[in-house]
Amino acid sequence: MTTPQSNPEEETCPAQALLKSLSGKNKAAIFRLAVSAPLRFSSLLRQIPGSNKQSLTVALREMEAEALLQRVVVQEKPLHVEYVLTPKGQLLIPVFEQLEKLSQE
Amino acid sequence: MTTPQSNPEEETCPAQALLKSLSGKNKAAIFRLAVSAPLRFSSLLRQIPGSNKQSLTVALREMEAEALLQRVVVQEKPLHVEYVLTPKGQLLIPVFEQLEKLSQE
DNA sequence: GCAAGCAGTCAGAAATTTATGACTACACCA
DNA sequence: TGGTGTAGTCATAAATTTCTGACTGCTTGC
Repeated sequence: MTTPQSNPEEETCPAQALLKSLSGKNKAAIFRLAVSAPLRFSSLLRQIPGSNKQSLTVALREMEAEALLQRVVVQEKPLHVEYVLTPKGQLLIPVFEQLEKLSQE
Repeated sequence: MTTPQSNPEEETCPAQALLKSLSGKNKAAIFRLAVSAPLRFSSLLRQIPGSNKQSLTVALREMEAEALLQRVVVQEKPLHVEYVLTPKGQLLIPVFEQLEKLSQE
């Protein structure tokens, strides 16, 4: 038995999408690292234990889609890509800190 | 290619487990309803669009395991079960509120 | 007695998420 | 010219999550 769904996108809770965009594989770790510095794909791969290209790609794309991260092609000497927190992403920092505090019990 | 994992439980970010325990199917909706009143299984089923017994059971069990909800058998006239927020669950309320505020943009 | 509500459990299927390895394309260095 | 590094894509496979429908056991009302 299933409660009828008029719309498959039916939102029961406004925070749900945001919560989901932070809870996939590697997302928390990515966010955490993004707080202190711009991210590079290959260094994420080295820094996050158990990560792999595919899931990093997925995580980065989804966080971009949620407007938490912005992908920037740095037009400099050794041309490369950086991911930086957007203003919306920065608003999440205190939420994250609270979450970390709570998880220490 | 995968970064080596010494321990499969390797925690890259302390908030990750907590985040996960809030992001499964129906969890946000359950939490939200739990803020205002004790929950009954059958009314959750009616109130949450797109929910079904199995996923509610899973969500409730996991939130219990994370110590966000407590399952209480109410020894009264029509013997029944209630789920209530634990103190740890209550600490999450402000986090949730911030998350909801942020998701409105 | 029997139907209905409550609070589930269980098995199997379908859908979604992650993992793996191969491959691409460009730049840089020697 | 070849090797290394960056930043991926793609297809397939494996693992995890979610759905569905049937079934259980207890209580209350008609």
